[in-house]
Amino acid sequence: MVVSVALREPETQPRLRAADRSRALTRSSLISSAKELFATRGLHGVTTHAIARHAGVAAGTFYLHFKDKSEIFREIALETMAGLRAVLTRVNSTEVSLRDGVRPRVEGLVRFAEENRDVMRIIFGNDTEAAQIESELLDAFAADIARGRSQKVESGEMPAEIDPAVMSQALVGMLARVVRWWLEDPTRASRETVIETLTRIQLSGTHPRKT
Amino acid sequence: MVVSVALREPETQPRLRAADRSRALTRSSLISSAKELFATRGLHGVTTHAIARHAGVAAGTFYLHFKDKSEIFREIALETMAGLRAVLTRVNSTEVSLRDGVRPRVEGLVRFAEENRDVMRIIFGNDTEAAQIESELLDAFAADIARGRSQKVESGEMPAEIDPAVMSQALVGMLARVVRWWLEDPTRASRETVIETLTRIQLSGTHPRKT
Amino acid sequence: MVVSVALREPETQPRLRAADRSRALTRSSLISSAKELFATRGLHGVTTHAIARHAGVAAGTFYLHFKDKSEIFREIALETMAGLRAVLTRVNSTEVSLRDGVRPRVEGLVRFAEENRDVMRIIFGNDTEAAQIESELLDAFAADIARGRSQKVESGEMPAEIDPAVMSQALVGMLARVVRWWLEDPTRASRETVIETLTRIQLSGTHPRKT
Amino acid sequence: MVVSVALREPETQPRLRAADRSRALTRSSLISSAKELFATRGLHGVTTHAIARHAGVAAGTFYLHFKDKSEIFREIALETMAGLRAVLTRVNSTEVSLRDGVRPRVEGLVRFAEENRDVMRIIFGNDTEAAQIESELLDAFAADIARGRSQKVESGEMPAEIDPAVMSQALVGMLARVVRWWLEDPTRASRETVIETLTRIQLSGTHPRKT
DNA sequence: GATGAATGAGTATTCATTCAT
DNA sequence: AATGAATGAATACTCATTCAT
Repeated sequence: MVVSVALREPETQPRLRAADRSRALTRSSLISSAKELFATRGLHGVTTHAIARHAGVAAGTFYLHFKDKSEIFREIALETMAGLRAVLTRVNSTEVSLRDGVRPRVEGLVRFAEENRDVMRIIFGNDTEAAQIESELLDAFAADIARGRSQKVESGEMPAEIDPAVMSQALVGMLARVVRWWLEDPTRASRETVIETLTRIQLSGTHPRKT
Repeated sequence: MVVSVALREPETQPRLRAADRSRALTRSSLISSAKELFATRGLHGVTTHAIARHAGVAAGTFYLHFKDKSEIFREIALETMAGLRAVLTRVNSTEVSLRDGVRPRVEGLVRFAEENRDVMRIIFGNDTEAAQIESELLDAFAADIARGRSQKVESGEMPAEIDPAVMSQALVGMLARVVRWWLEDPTRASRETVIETLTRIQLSGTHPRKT
Repeated sequence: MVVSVALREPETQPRLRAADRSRALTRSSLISSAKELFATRGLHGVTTHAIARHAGVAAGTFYLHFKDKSEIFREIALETMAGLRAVLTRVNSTEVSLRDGVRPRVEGLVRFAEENRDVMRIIFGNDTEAAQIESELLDAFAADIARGRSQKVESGEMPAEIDPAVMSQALVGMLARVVRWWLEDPTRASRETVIETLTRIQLSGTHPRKT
Repeated sequence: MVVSVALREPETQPRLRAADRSRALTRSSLISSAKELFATRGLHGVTTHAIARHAGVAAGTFYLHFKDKSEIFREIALETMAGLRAVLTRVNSTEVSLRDGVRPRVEGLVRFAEENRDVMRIIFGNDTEAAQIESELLDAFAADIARGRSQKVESGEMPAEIDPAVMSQALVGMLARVVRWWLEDPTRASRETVIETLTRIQLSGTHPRKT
């Protein structure tokens, strides 16, 4: 996607454009190499040399594009998270009611996860150094959810006993773990089962206590 | 052979005991140091030297007690997880019905988490190298849950659309994330709120679909 | 052999004797353990802990008997070499002529090597730190040979072109290598073949040049 | 791949060449440092840091050129042995008869040893970890000799009582020890004496038994 | 005399990062 | 912009040796 952005910038000179294109190519090469490697080996398990080698460039080139090993990780993580949020937001905006919206949102998540296995493994993967970034991301995600939930609580659609902040953390944790678990071996459950189960849990607690 | 000798030569007993005591002391010193350090910095972020220094012993002493950096981590993690499982099992055995059992179980978990902050951060923390151990542990935990859920599905207490395996992963992920998030800053929510919210979500999906 | 020496010392008190016997026992235990271990793993490949463990004593005990790791090695090497020299000297003294004496000497060496495999591997084995000791030993051995050769040269039995010092080094190197090579896998040649070949080479150059 | 690129992009040639030259320089620097150090202290007695320091480069640089401490040792040993074999082979090919060939071969060996003191000490030196390499090399050398001897036995030039395998081990051991002994202190014997003595011994046993 | 816990210097090896070309 | 050789701090782990009990 970095590439396509570069193709659209009209104000740069042709000469510069060529240089830019080459630079952008190297950059995206590094990024996709990093995605692949981080996904399977984690932040710690990947060396900058390995990323460069995999991208077919020299070791030093890495540092022409990224200040740090963590910078590229951060960038990948942020970009991916943005993609995921976009998917979920799109669903959100068309949702009519919470009840009706849950399923499409879960579907969106699951489909996105399938299409972005590597990158989901990175985000939902485990890595102490990634934890900080991950936290920011998931917290933002959780905040999104929390906002929606708050409204339901206020409007009485959700019982006050359910704290939106806690609830959102719970949902994020749940989704992250299930997705990671499922991606590790997609034969563990059919996609339908995953979606159905997650949907039902999501709905849980959303109806006011009977008693 | 040391033992049988000790039984016949009473004078060596004090010596052995003293040595044993000293050894055990050093060992537990190392373990608590490790717990503390792992909790805040993760497996990777802690050196064996740091653990030894923190425990007030020489660097080499660490290896007199643990084969590996991962061995001490593993030991701590397994021990803690055993403690947690004990808490949850105790609750399980006294539970009358699933419905009634959920709350005490959540309470047990939350209380345990409060009392074992460091160690919960380790287990529920993120670390690639820890992932394997964590997985074993959480999978075992998830399997426990799954077993219980299966029965409910069979007995019709839970709708078949909910897959026990998926469900258990979801619960574990949910609990782990909420607990970790809450322990990071316990003012984020009152304990009561955490328990109440987690209880309600846990109950979710457990009643057969109305339609 | 250390043990048998201890059993014969009459001047020590009975009380002391018991202590001595125990001490000597521990000591010889350490020595035979060391022989075995050094033979297969070399000086470097063996730790003092390993020797102690193999001997069934505590690590510290080693240092009650030997100042150093190299001391035990040295002692073993010297003792063994003394044994070997004794064998060869015995043969020497009964030899009538050089010609007749070569074969029995070679036989003695080969038989001794067979009966002391471990210890021969140590002496003729490779180890930089052992080299010094080995050199002393082999040089002494070579000197022995050289002395004999010198007489032959003087008496005209051996041509002057053959330098006794060079010759003795050559013989030692030859014997050491063949013995080591053969002990590694005794099926490589029959004992008879080894003896026969070494005997013939030893004889070589001993008769005055024909031309 | 560097090569083919270089053929098409002339401007990169100087750059590559400069880098290559620098790399090669560092490498040979490391190798000669290692030769010197190994010769006096043996494989075990030398640290990679020491090699690097002696070569005037940083510790890590060593690993840019060699996978292992043993790799550089192996390389040095193999290279040297190849050199030695070349010398001896050259002599071999021009030899007319065994008798006439022995002296030049010994001369070649001795001259080579003088010119490659350090490296000969390494090969013929003692080191457990080097033993494997040494064995391969010396065994190959011994095999060479054995092959030649076998022919003599078949053709009746050498008595059947002399086993070619034993004989070759004997020769290698003899040569190795004498050379090492002599190099340690070249005043111990004149070069002529060494050559003459070794030659005569080599010839020994080669004439059929008189009786 | 024996024990064995503790010491701590020593060492191989890795890897993020820099910089001359 | 790219290269890739070089850097050197960091770190896990070993082992000969000591010493209080």
